[in-house]
Amino acid sequence: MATGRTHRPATRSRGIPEATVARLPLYLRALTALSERSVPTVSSEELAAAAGVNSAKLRKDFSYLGSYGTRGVGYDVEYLVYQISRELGLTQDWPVVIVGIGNLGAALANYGGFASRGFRVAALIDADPNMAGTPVAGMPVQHTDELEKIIDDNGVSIGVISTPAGAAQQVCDRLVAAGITSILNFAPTVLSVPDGVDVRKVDLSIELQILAFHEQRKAGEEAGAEAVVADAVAEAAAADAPVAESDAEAAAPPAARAETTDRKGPDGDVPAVMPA
Amino acid sequence: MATGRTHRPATRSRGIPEATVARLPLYLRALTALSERSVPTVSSEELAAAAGVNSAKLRKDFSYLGSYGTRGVGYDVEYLVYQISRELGLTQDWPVVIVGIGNLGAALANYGGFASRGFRVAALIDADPNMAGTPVAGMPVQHTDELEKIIDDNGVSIGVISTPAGAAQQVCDRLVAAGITSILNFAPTVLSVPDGVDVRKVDLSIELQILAFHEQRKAGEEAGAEAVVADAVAEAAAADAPVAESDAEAAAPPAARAETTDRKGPDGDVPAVMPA
DNA sequence: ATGTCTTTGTGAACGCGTGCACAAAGATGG
DNA sequence: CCATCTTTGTGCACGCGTTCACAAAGACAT
Repeated sequence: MATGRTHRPATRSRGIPEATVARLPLYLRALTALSERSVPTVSSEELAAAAGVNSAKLRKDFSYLGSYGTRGVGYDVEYLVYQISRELGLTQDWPVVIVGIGNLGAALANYGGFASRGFRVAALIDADPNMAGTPVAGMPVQHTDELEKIIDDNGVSIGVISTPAGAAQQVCDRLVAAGITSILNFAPTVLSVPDGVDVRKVDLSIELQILAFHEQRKAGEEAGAEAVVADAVAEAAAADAPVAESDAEAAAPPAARAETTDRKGPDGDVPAVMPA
Repeated sequence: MATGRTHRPATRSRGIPEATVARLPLYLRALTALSERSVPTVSSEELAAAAGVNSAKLRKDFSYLGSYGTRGVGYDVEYLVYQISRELGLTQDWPVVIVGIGNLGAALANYGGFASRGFRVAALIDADPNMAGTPVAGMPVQHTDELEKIIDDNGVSIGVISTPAGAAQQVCDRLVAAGITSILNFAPTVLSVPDGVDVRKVDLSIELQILAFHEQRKAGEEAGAEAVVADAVAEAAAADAPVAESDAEAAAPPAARAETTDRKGPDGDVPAVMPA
């Protein structure tokens, strides 16, 4: 997932909790599906199931928006679609620019989920001069030189960065200087932006790494207690019950890990040696 | 974000908070960058800045892994890279399959961030027979018929779904039946899986919708008070003034709206105080 | 050794999000 | 109109995550 940085520390956006805001698009998606099937009303239980959340949570979320339901009946689908759309600001058109038209940028340009939610791709921008003019998703790629003009002419306030990591901050700075106040960042870098600019990030490899963590844990549990770790140190240290509340092998002091580090990291990094 | 898995704090299994796990890849990324610059040690303050988090949070996160720092000095970069990699399960190779080789699937296949973290794309799978054999990212696309065999032969436990929404659940079921226990879902649908299977989802349009919400809020605030940032004012006024949120009822309310004309939480109110 | 300085590791307080459980509100039927 | 039934809206309690603040631990200089 992505976590928006650059918020005021303890300010709730107009009283709607951030966690609720993050779920509104989920509800909207489920409601749109119901709407297409011409379902007139839906109970909190049904809608919650369709959105993959708890029904109590859904009702509480909706309570922040107002009382849009009818007790004993449920929620009017069309009306709720409209209310959530309005709350999310989707009743207006949002022009966006995509900067960095590589594989991912091109995929984003072709992604149908944007247009169907009121996001209009105003321009595709890339730093490669050879790419200028090349049609991607039926739209010619424009050079970075045009960035400021494009943003100004189209009144763009949302930018998508899908450049390599090295170029992301520079692109970000130019976008912000040109008036962009919301950024969706696909580059694996932490962007620093001034106050008032929102950044949300999507890092594909981070999601996989989180899955890998749980996958490893599942494999370890299934295999039994300690075999998987293959650390003789762990078992030995487990006997003397260290004071730390963390696990046994964690008690192995940094200076003493020589035997356990014969494994090579995925990035080609050499296992660490702690200076004494 | 993932499935609402309820895991018991039971036994003495190492209880690393989910929130911490989600940040470990962030730290790892920052540490890898430091490692490439041959930086020997970092303080929690420096590393936290590089990762875009609070230093106290970082220290607490690391405390769940063990005591890997040296007081008065900081953390050994190489050693920490190894420890976090191990914790995340990245010291082993994770074969993954990508199902649905459209624009997004192809972009994922070409994404370098996977391989550099120990994720090896074992196969690209698509339901379109015409696409079978077509090379994508230097690898021939295979037909869905081969799905079970591919997963079995390669010992794949992580699957990526980048199919259209309509096919996602079906693909998911086949993946799970074939032995997949972790799924990264890019399709805009709620997947239902049995216990023991982890699902994380990435929805590109959801992120944009969340940005739109905050963007709308910023525009509204700005119109009510004087410009705080003073950048977007000209642009907002020049284009079409997206300030229109005060007269929602008159706009275009779909049919079947109730007569609940009472103003509750929604807009219309000028923000009261804004703690700096 | 002793003292000073830096930085970690963590106890504790706080705030947010979640889920339970139930009263209120409206629909429906007699 | 009254009774019953369904479903919403929400007060409340609980647990997790975040942050503060400081003692403990080690480095380093004298």
